Amino acid sequence: MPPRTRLDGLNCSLAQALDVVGDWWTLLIVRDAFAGLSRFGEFQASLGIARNILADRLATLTRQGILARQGTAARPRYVLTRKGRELMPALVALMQWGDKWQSANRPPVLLSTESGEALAPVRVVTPAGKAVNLVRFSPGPGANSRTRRFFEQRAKDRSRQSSLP
Amino acid sequence: MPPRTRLDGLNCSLAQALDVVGDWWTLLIVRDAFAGLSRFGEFQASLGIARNILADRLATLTRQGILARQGTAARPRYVLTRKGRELMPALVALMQWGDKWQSANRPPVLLSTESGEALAPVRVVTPAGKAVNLVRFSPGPGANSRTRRFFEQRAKDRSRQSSLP
DNA sequence: CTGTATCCTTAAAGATACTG
DNA sequence: CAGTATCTTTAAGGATACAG
Repeated sequence: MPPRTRLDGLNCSLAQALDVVGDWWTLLIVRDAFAGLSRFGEFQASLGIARNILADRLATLTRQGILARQGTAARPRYVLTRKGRELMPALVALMQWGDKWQSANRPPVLLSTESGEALAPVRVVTPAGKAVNLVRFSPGPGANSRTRRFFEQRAKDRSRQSSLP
Repeated sequence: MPPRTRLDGLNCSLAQALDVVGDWWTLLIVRDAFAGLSRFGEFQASLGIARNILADRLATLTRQGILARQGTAARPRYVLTRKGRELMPALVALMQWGDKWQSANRPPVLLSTESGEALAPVRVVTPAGKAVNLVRFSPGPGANSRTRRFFEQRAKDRSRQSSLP
């Protein structure tokens, strides 16, 4: 597999997020961390992942500040940092989507740890609380020329033809 | 790369979601579809992806019912279906996370298409609207024995030691 | 128990030429 | 313009033995 193309050209927060958690194992490790796993061996047993791969992912996640090593160096625990815990909405949204659209067998249920209540479907809203059903993108303050051209082109396309479904 | 281990054993909606949209390109294609791209060539130019890979991903996304082919067979448009549009919360949550924690340069801004307003941070709440900051998992009605054992073990661990951060 | 270090395999990604 | 068909590359992933 040739080195995968980096999307540095288009500054997109999604690409940057995927750069860290976009690989198949990483989000599953984070999920297990939410479930309370913290030991190397626990992740290994839970995921059936090869040891070297797991070691690599844990190191990356630690370096990225998503997990933190605690306890002795010889037998550390990996626990979620704030940055890691803030992946929760994305994780839950993905799980709910998979649950709704992909699940053949009934998967585990998500509950609030604090209250034990079920979770509502994750929604996107404006600051005022109005539901948002469709989003568009605007070039940010630091958009580079490539990004700007991209959006200008998009605007032209849109005015010429019918818009999204 | 040996066939990656399938997590069929543990029925998890996250794993099932990642099975479909968990690869690096797929979510970026979906993002572009939200941005209004629909042509093969548009995706290709936007992402710099190889043609055969793009063709493969578009076919998979279409087969999965996330994109639908419209227009002539010779020059189709790929547009998001309902299933695809419902990836929005997950996509937005990921982008917001990347924006907050990973973005060096200021990325594009997300706006409501309907009202043009900015988006609030995606939050997880209970049906009553109470904020949820930490989640735990419960075996679903269809949990298999492996899954059940997993949760029983977790419960024991939790009672023995201090819980998550 | 938590890793490293090796070796091996292969499937995934790229490049490119070609077709309808 | 929208793919398909090849060919090649290579790095990601697995297995496993070994070390602290």
